[in-house]
Amino acid sequence: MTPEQLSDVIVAALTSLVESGRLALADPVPAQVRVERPKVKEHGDYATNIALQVAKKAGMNPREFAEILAAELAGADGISAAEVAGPGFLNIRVAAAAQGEVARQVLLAGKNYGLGEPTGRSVNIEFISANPTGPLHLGHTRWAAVGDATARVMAAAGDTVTREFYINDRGNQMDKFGASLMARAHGQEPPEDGYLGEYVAELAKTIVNNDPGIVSLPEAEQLVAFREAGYALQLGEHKSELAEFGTHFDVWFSERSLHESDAVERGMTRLREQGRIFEADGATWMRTTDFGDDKDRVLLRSNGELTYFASDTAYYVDKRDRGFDPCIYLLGADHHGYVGRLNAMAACIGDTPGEQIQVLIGQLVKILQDGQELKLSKRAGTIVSLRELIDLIGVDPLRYTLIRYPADSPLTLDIAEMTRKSNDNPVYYVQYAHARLSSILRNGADLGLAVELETFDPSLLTEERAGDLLRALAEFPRVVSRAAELREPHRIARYLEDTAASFHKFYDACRVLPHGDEETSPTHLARLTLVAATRQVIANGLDMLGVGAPERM
RNA sequence: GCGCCCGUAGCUCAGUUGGAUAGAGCAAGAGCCUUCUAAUCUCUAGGUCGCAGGUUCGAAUCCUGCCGGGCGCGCCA
Repeated sequence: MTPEQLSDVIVAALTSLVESGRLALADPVPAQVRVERPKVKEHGDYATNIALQVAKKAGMNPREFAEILAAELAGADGISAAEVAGPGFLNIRVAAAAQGEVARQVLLAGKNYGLGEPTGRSVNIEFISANPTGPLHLGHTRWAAVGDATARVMAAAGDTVTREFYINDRGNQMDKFGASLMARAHGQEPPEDGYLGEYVAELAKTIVNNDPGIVSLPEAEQLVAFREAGYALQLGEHKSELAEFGTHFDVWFSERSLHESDAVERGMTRLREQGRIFEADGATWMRTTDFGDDKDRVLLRSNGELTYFASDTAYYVDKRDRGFDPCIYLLGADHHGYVGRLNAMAACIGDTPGEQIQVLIGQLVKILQDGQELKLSKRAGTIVSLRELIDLIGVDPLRYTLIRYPADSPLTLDIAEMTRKSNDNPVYYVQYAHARLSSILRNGADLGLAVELETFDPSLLTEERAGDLLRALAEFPRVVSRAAELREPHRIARYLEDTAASFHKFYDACRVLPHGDEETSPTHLARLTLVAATRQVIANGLDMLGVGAPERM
């Protein structure tokens, strides 16, 4: 019995009580009842606070209300006990046979266990979105992991998800990048406000090797040639590093392409139709203050150049025209000043902030080395790059570490800690559980034992540790839907750690396979079924995080 | 100055959209392998949930104020 099914049982009991006049409610019987897992074992397998929530409105004492409901539930299918506790909690125990059915449900659904029904929504999620003027660094790495996992979790929950990388390939940062490359190619220092990192010199060398004639081009032409060659190389790096990191993008969207198409004009037209554009001081503005922004924003500067914000607007309109709803943005805390104007911009287009546009802010990552914080600066060249992090820590531990914390909490990572004691990473705890489960199933197969749902007897899973594990498996669907709804993939990671713990404890307490010349009993087979179900759930969860589920460790 | 985020064990952090006695890992100490993977498991120790009020059956969680930390406030991108 899953919490959802238990909720249905409680609703049915309530309905029956109301219809027979034994109980009166102020409101109609709710469609579902909140069912939680109590922290304390004595409080039963599940608990509901429904009596506390509705008794008062019905003019009853919560405990009295709960008593009546408890009596009704006690006779229900699959429930072995229901008792009132505290101010009016109802603590429920589920019969072993009903509890064990969860294993069957998991195995029948297989890879689909925990997944939601299709929502029909077409979600766009944009994350990372870097200039192609340097390596991806630690901050980008966090969004790569979190954004990718968020997309996976939402897809699991039933959305159709498109992941986009917005390439900031327009504007004067690109020109500074080109100038810096050209200077290095000629053995000179980059301009004062240029890019100083060592990678610039290396890129310059590669560019000259690929095309030795480049250095003798006329200056203006040469600048462009270096800029474009650097762009291509850097973007290629981003793509291959992210692929290596298991982060797939469906669309690599170039800012330039907005200007090469009619997208900017389309955006402007849309704003004009909505009456949100005005001219002042020789520039063209969007009246974002109509929707709570601090100040109005320039779209077309007095010198005739479009702003970055004009691109953003065009990009948003383009996404909406491609049918996405919602469009999710995952931005770093250093861009949180952007939230107000993005929301206001969407409102200027005629959308509702928080609905069609959803801007999520993630806090920055600090990184410590020898107890000192590494200050990140792309221009100064003091960066910790995605490539270095992958080499140092490995894809699975790195992804997992970044995903297991909520994105809106600041995170401090100690490089020494992560490399020296990489075995302490909880990812291994979860992966080890998967490997152990796989091992049991392999050994079972060697003994000629296979999971057979036809003969599976769930009532044999009577041990406390087996019940705990089954209840953990039953939680998975609602953990997934909650994680997707809140865009919090870390919930999946935490869930997997809890479930792995339940399994390790079960393993410690209950022998699964017969040993020696022991006869194979139905209990062995029931436990083997539980093992197969657990392996399936952990594999499904790890897949949602983009982390591997090893068969052996 | 204005705005957003954060403050939970020595450290890094969870805390199920207000629930019962606030949890885990690491670090410290102790114990269990001739049996399915000891990267596991068991036990001990560790707290004015930044501070002060408020809301109610009930607050780490919601509201107000204060303290402390991070970040942002360009016709830059």
